[in-house]
Amino acid sequence: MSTIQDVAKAAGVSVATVSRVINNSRSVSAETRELVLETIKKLNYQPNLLGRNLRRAETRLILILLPSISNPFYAKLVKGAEDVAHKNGYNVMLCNTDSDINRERMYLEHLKNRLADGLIFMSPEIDKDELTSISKRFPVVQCSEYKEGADVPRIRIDNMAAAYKAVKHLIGIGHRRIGLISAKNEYVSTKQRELGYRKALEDSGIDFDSALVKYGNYGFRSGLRAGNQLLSIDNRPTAIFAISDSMAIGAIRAAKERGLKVPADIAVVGFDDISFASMCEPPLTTISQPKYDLGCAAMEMLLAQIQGKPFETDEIVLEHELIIRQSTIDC
Amino acid sequence: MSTIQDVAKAAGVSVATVSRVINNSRSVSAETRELVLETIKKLNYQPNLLGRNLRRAETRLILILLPSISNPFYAKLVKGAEDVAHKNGYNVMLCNTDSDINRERMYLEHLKNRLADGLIFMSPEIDKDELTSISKRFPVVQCSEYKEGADVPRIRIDNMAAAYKAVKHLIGIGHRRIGLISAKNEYVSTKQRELGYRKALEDSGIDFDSALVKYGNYGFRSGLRAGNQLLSIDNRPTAIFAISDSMAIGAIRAAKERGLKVPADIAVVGFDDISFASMCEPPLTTISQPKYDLGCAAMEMLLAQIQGKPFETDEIVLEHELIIRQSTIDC
DNA sequence: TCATTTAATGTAATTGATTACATTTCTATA
DNA sequence: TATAGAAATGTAATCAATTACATTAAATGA
Repeated sequence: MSTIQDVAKAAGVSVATVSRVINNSRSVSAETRELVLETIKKLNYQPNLLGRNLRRAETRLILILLPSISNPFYAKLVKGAEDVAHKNGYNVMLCNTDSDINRERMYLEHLKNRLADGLIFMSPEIDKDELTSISKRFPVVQCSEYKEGADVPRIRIDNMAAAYKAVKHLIGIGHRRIGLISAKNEYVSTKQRELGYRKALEDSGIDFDSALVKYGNYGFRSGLRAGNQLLSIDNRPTAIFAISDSMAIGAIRAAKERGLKVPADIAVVGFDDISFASMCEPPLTTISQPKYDLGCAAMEMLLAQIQGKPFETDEIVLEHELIIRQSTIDC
Repeated sequence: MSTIQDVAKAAGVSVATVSRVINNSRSVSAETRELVLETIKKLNYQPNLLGRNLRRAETRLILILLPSISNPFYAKLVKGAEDVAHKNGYNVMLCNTDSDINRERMYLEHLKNRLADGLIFMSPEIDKDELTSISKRFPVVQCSEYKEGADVPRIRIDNMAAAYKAVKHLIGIGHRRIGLISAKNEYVSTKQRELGYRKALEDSGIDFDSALVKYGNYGFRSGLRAGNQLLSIDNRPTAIFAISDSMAIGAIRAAKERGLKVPADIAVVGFDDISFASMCEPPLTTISQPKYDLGCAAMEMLLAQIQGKPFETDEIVLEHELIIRQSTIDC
């Protein structure tokens, strides 16, 4: 494997000149440049960026920590972040944490060890204090999911308002008994969505009934199970709001298996607008997050941090949207 | 940001000693080790791995190039590869190429620039010669999808045999007019699956009919479209084999929209066994690839290359499995 | 007790680049 | 033609670690 020294020797110039050619800095004569470029090609020389990065103290690499790549929700977030990064000459790599705090810490080491310039958390597992302390020393942002109380910039939607809007939609079309499929976890989004559900009921004078709340783990199967639970109680709900699309689709399946018609017998609303939401049967009414824009904004905020620009705000809230499809209104 | 020099000075020892403590090499007295560790903690010191990696000429990082993280097929492949890597003290990062040859090249630069020790292609875009030339100089393997003629180790299933088995299954339950939903691309898997389809027909004395072959792009919508095309021809097929589950699910939707019953009126077989295959209605008969094992095998082969072990074979073929569900046989 | 081995630590070279500073060569102007 | 200024190039320090080799101190054995 040839080094810059080899190239310099072979071309009969100094390493500084070779470096200048590689980096296109001025003050290299056309002939010399030509000669060096030829030598580089001849020797099949590839600069070792460990050397450059060490010297320059930057890597132009950004890490994105994902709880799981199989969750379709993240694809567009990542795309937005990548597009902004590339436009600014940065590369992006994805780290699959599996929601495992140890794997998360492993990847954080790359940041701490100066192997990456910044990091975006899609769903942090470490606690708010650890998060804050990392953020003090390295450029990081939280995107979409976040830890409450952590002093770390974040981009998010208003989950409470979104859930409120979803449930109000159900109330608006005449439903009074509305089931909730939530999740038992510590995510802020979960709590906020539950709050939005309760507030919508309250504002419409509907009493909260804990029998109408079931829990899943965001996946299809857990939604199927929760849906079955909700549909088997006396005085069953006429509508269900699930905090994830996959669980909503599971609930629809539960309804169909019991011979119930969606939306005639039971209306269903999901959350996230994953691509399958428009493909399932019936297509799912859901809350759409501006996924691409969330990703863009997160990367912009991170790059600003890296480039030392003072940022005015450490929280950006983007708009969500209620997408009404046939799972709530038959047309 | 403190360096090893700072720690050495603060602890009153040499940098060599600090390095020895960090790397747990022998010959450091218990007291000195204690003192150094305390100093490290006090200064909040984090080693800069750029220095270490430069000196050691290794990064312990493996790159996996994916055409798209939204494709559910890759999740388990990645998991297998990651598990093997971690067991061997390597980290894994994912690179989203979006099937864009330029983005693929961008990430390949990381390998060439010594920022990673090895790389796994899940679906290479660059041509066989470029691939071969990279493989001569750096550790790489191809997993699942691959380029024919490239001299690069690969792990795969026998796509032709798998397609053959799928179509033979349809023939076995009485079908003679069997549609194919394929894709117009250069992937070996595509060609092999088409070959398997043709061979199954031939072996059963069924003539190939090009009117029964339609094309999509692996996605749900394209399957819906192709399904509609197949179902609208005179003398429509009574069964469809699609080379991806998402297209098969689209075809099922097309059938349902026309009031056809699956499998009574039309049987459908997919390929890949994505998680949604068992959730859709009816659950999909499909070919299951040993995704986790493919990922494991790929990483093992790559690590062997990195560690300079001579490998006996540059092709490993793992077993597939036909999973029969209600989209072909009602039970 | 003295020589020899072993353990603990230090000094300085090394890794592969970039870059501040120095030097040489060329142009253009007085 | 002499000279200032610019352009082209080179020398060597630097980045933050690891590690070969050297040195010192302690332990062991005769």
